[in-house]
Amino acid sequence: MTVRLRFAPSPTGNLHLGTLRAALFNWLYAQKKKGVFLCRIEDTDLQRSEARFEDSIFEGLAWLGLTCDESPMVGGDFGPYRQSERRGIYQTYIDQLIESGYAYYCFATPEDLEAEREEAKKAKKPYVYSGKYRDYFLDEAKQRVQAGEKAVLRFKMPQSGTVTVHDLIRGEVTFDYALIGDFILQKSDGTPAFNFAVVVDDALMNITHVIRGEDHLSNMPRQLAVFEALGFEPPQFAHLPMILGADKSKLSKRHGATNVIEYKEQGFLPEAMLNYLALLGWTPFGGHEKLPLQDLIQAFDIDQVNSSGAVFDVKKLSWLNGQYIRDLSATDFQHRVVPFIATTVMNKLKDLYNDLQLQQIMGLAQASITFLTEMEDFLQVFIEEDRAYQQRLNALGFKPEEQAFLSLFTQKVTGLDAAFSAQDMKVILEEIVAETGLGKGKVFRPIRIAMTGFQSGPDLMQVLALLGKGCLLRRLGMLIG
RNA sequence: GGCCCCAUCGUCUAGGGGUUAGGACACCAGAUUUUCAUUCUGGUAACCGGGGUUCGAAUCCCCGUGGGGCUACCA
Repeated sequence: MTVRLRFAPSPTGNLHLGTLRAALFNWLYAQKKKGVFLCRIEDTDLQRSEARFEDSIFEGLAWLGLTCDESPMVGGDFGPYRQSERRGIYQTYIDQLIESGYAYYCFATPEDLEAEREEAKKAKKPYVYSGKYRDYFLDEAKQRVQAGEKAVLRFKMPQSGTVTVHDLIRGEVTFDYALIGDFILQKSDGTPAFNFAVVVDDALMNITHVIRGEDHLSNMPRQLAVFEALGFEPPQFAHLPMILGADKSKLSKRHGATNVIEYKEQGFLPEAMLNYLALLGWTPFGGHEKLPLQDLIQAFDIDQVNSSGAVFDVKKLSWLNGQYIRDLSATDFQHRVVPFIATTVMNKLKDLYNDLQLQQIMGLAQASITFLTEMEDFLQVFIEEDRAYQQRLNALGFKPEEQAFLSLFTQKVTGLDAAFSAQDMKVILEEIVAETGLGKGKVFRPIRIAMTGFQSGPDLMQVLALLGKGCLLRRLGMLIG
């Protein structure tokens, strides 16, 4: 039997890290089992759902390459894939539940319910909906609804006893029916409520495994009861631990970026994000933590997922990012990095350097940066105009007269071939060290500052060779001149 | 408040009765480098507390404590 996994976000906010992690685990399992991964948009809350959030969700999935076999975008045999477009389907099952006596109309107003809650609070008892319309005559209820009265539909839950549910990650979990109460299947505006819609959809879409956040665990008894009332076979469930902020509370904006696309903008690679997220709550056998997607699929299994919450650590993500940047092929690196380089900068580079030199510059960058966004800073030294260079030099308080060997350096540069190499530069630098008797540091550092205006940066010989004879002599002239 | 879930270095985790409690990130130190970064080597650092069970508990059980989730006409 093919497994069918679903990712069921509600478009009430941008794609969140926790939501994405749920998507990833579903996707990984589907890939591993050569099954189907589908995306269903749970937009039954008309007030909070927005099209732009749905866009955000798909934008994030696309960035990470988590492709959907079925979704509102690509369609599929089990659509529609937006709950807002499935009203007719839900109505069929609502009718069925009314006829079979599992569902009943409830005319309690929000004020009535609030009063019930207050009362329970005063009596220091746990609040459970009273079920006061539970045994109301159906004919009478239908008449009132026909007459235009507002009502919700509630599900008749068992009122006593316990239910034990099985979770792939947590094992057996037992709940007490007396504490659950009759929940809402359909709101008074006719839209289906979550615990009902999700069951109908999972059943009709032939979902075999539901992997979702731990926050859904306590909904299990309700959903299982609906599965049973409707005569559907429930799927298997796995509830993932929550992703937490540094203070161990639920991850939220005050912990930094939670919107997935922000990580793209900050220069993270999707490979690193995927790998890191997979490590949150799960460890592959063997202790290898850096696993590319294909290895992740191979190694993944639901029952190895652990059950305690995990703090999101951007430092480890960053480390992985550096690792994945280094793993890229030279051409792939260039493709990834181009969107992070302003066109003016790019044009300047192309003016100043030939293809081979550009490749060298890119190679230097790839070997050392952690985020793609570091590119702009990294490239500064190669494209700096003389005026900006001089300003920086002044700011550093550089005194050419203290560096007597600069004229020696000028002589040697003058004698260099126009197309000198980093190796050639190394030779003359070492000559200067030998001839002046100064240490390497006493020579290299001042030359770096004098020629680039920076105190640190990529390999000095490479930088000087790339800047070229003309640039060096011009700047030396400005200094000593 | 009630119900449910959870608890090993700062963080992610391995380990599921006998281990010098292992790894990764971070951190610190050293090496490499003219330098930042990268890279390499080494180091510091943990079983929440209390009771049981057992010859023996980080591991099994109970209680506590702490954290989280749910307790909506949100999902």
